[in-house]
Amino acid sequence: MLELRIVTGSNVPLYQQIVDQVRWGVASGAHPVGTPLPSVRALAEQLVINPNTVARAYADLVREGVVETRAGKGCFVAEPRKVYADEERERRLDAALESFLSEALSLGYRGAAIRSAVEQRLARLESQGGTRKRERR
Amino acid sequence: MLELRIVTGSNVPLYQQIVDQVRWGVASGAHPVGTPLPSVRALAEQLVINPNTVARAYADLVREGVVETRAGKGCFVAEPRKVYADEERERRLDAALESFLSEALSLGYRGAAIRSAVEQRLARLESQGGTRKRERR
Amino acid sequence: MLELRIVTGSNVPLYQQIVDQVRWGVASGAHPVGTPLPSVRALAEQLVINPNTVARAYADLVREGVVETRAGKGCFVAEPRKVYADEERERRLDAALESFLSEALSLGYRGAAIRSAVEQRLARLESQGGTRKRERR
Amino acid sequence: MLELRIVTGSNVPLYQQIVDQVRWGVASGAHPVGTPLPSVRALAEQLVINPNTVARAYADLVREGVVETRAGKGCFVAEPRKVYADEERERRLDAALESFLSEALSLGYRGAAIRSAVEQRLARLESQGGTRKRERR
DNA sequence: GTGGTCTAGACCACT
DNA sequence: GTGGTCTAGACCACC
Repeated sequence: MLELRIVTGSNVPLYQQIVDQVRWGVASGAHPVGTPLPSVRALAEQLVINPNTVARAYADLVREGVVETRAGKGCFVAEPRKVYADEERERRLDAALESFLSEALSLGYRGAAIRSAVEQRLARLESQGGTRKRERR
Repeated sequence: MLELRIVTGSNVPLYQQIVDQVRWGVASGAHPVGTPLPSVRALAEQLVINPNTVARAYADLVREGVVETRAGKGCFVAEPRKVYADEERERRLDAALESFLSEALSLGYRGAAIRSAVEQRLARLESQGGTRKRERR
Repeated sequence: MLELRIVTGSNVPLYQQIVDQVRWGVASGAHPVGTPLPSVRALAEQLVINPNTVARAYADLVREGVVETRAGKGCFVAEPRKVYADEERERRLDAALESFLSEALSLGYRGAAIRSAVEQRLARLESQGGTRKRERR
Repeated sequence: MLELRIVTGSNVPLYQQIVDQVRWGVASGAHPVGTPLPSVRALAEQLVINPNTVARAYADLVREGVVETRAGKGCFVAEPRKVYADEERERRLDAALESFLSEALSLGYRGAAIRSAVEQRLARLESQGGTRKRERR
């Protein structure tokens, strides 16, 4: 079952956290095609946030093709599909990476410390989301 | 000389893009202490944005100790110094990492790809010796 | 509730006056953690100044860790935390002291009068116990 | 003879530093009525700053009545006179003091540390400027 | 509703 | 010339 956790004090929007976690869980193979997502109201209640916020997250996931809604049934993990062109993805990743590294370097962190911080975070994400792979079409 | 580029219509604020690029240039050793930044008005004209936006970016850089302003003279790369307490540095690194990972995940990257991107960038940086050039006292 | 007053036409910037007063209220223990600040628009209207000016003051308070914003909710007095490194704290204390003394000297005050003014204020503050109420962890 | 020192990295304007030091020297009695000030060009050369800056400082001092110029001779310490009404002076001192204390408290400094910082600064100023008193009319 | 960003254009302080 | 402050009013993101 999809287990989601959110952090209210973060600078990452709540809906974004939901989107990221679902996406991660799906991409890592923990949730095969057809897995049902919790209902908007159930998840909102569980996370103690506004249902609108959950609805928006789900809408984003639908728009991206990660999940699909079946009328009167709920949301389910969808067949995978591509969104961005490869160059665009790469360019955006590079920009984000440079922004992160500039902050880290400016704070005085060096290679080893940065590597270890990234490693720890990724490890945590992976332990949450599962490990099996799922290729994109 | 400092060369800056920005992308309008991105989800990252204009002033933040300026901050990131200056920080990157300074941290990577491309701009030694004392290097003058373009004047607020000149940069605004060059980037075709409002001078206020540039001024805000510069103000942020001053606050972080990356740059210093001399009244009536202009902005210059500052002597590196430790501004934030250790806990605050960690907090900021975490926040930056979170933003980066969130963006990477949104783009569909997973653990291995992210690791390799980070690794490549760091290796490139270290081979330039950039990270050694600006030790804090 | 937070009551703020400003003086236009002073040599001290409006946003700085707001920052000072909020900081004072928080540091003196008058506003415990979690106290909501007036909304940007409400305060701007009350003080008859531009919302941008209030927003800037609030942004500064966030950066200093005095206040935190919850997206779509508002600004609240934050859990105290150590933001700056020791050297930076000293630097800032020195700068603030310099500004204060410069103003006092400009007004014609000399050593004895300045000492007594500082002493009176501190004594008043301590008798209220305000300085004890907000220990940093 | 009037000895002046300035700090270029400070947030206090250069002309203000000159004004403050002269005022302090005069108020503390180190420089009796009639003491000559260095010429604008001489002082500018000595401090390695723009003559305009010195000229502005002298103009301010003249306007305030601390010094007076005698055509073709130069600047001299003048007979003392009052500038602000007492309540106005007190109000301004109070505002400046509150601003300083709010910053200090916010940085985590407490009574003892603040007192000692103020004391050190004042002692330094007094050792520079002399100690004899001079009453205002 | 909340705060955050950006623009346009003005005025001031400093050198 | 430089940067710093303030206003007016717009648009967006979040809840």
